[in-house]
Amino acid sequence: MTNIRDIAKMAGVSVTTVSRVINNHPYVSEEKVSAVKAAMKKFNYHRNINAVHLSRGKTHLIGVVVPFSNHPYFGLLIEGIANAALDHNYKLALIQTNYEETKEMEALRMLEDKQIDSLIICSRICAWDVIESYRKYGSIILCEDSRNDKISSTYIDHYKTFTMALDYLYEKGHHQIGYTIGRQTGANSSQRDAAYKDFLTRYALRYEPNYIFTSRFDVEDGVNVAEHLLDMKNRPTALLVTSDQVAAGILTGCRENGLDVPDDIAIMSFDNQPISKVMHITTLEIPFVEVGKKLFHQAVNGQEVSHEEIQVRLIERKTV
Amino acid sequence: MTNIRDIAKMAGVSVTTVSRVINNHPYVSEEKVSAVKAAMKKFNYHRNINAVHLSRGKTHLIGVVVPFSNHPYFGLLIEGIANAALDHNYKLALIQTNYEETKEMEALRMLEDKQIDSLIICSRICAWDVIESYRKYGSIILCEDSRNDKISSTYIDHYKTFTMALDYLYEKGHHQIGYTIGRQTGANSSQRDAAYKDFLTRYALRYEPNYIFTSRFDVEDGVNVAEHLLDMKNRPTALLVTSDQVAAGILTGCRENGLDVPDDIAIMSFDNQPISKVMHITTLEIPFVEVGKKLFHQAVNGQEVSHEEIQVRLIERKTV
DNA sequence: CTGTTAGCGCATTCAA
DNA sequence: TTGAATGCGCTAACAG
Repeated sequence: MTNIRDIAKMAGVSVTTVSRVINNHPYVSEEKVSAVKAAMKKFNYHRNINAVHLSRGKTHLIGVVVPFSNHPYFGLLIEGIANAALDHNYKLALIQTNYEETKEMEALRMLEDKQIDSLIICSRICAWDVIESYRKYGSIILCEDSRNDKISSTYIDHYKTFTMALDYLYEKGHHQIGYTIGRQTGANSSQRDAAYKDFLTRYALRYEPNYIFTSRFDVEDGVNVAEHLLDMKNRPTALLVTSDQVAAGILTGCRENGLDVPDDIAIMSFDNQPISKVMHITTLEIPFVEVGKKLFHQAVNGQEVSHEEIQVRLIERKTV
Repeated sequence: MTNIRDIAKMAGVSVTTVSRVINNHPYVSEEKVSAVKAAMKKFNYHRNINAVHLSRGKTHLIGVVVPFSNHPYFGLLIEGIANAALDHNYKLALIQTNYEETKEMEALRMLEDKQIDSLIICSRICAWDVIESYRKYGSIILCEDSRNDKISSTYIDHYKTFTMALDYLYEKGHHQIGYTIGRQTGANSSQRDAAYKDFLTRYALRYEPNYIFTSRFDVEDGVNVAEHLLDMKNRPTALLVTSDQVAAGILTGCRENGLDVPDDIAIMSFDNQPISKVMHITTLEIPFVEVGKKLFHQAVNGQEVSHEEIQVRLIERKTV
């Protein structure tokens, strides 16, 4: 491995000068620049990034925490961040937690160890104060509504969005509305649950515990919901579904069992993934590319705390 | 930032001793160990990983190259690798190329710069010899059949698999078989195409160019295939589809347009993702977790070249 | 069992 | 414009 010193020697200059041309500093004479460049080319020189990192105290690596990578929601988020990162010559360190808190702690520790410059947490498990205590090591960005806190975020106002969706369904004549969700803990879920309960109160509707389906992540979970629906004596007339995948499953399950959508049950979902278009599912579009881009920029800008709200757009199709 | 020297001083020992306890080396007296640990705790010491990397010349970072992250095939691959990596305390650097060769080159360069220890390329664009010329900087693992080459791989024998699938369809009475594929360049695609052509030759079947649908990645592409099918005068009776997503789209499209599956057209797909189960699509299961695990271990073991073949399993459902 | 010392490869004062 | 010298924080060979 030829290093900067070798190049300096070969080019007949000092290491400083080599460093200067590597980093495009001014005040280097033409001749030296070309001498150095020639030597670098001749020896196929490449600087050791780790040495640079150590010396500079920065890595240009951004950690991204997700529970899993194969879920469309997180896949898209990763995609968005990855695109922004690559454009700006940053690298991504993917940290998959499977929703284990220890893994998330590891990510935090990577920040502390200076292995990454900043951390984007797409789905948080750790407590607020834990995360906050790590902020001094680098910027931490969350993907949940943290307007009231000192941690930056790019978020969707799930309370507002859920309320809007519920009102929409109500106006379409639905008074028995249920919803499905993934993780039932977590900030986003709480917001949604609050919106749901407030909605019921506002219209003096009864709270039916079995109208809420938790732990629904995938198509199969959706089919399962459809099967549940069949057995219910007092079925909801509409369902708010927090993922197109699940919605696709519900739709498929309903069709197989003779439940008509939207006549027997209306479905409104989230994400606007290709599957929802193909199956004509009414959905709320989340602009993932934009989300990813904002998350990235917040991560890079570092210092100041900022909160970016993302707007969701209703896409009317045929399931409501 | 307290460093190893501070700790040594506080604990009244040498830096070496501190380094030893950090790395769990033997031959350190109980008392010194606890003295050091106390000091580390007291000052909330954390070693600077970059310094470790520089000193050791290794990063414990594995690069993973994918064209996109949100596609189930790559998502699952990432998932599998990420799980194996986290179990072994390795980190992943995700490099998303969008199928741009320059991005893949960047990944190769990261290897050269020692920013990553090894590289897993899930879908290759660069030429063989280019990749091979980077092998000296660290192990490079491919996700395609490279048995004849000096680069390690975990692969599916797509020639064999495609042949098997085609034979299966033939035995079920299908003599007009088409197929859909994603990228039409690339090693895996060539293998499949070769298998397809040999199959036709073997049974003296005519080659119909319009039985082959390229650039099909997603559900929407599948719907599009279904629409094409409608217009064909001489429709194939069966389709081999290289992704469950596309198959789901085709199935949906066919149903909407009154084409019966499997009576009018049989569908056999790849992956065995949840969507295929839900829609009862006959498919060829790829054990992604296993693939990810093998890729990871090859990446870590480094030195010697190895080739791991992955077996695919036929799952009979209702679309053939 | 323990400590001294010499790197690892580069960036960056500081002085010239 | 240039270069000598110092430091980033840690590991490991070597000596004791």
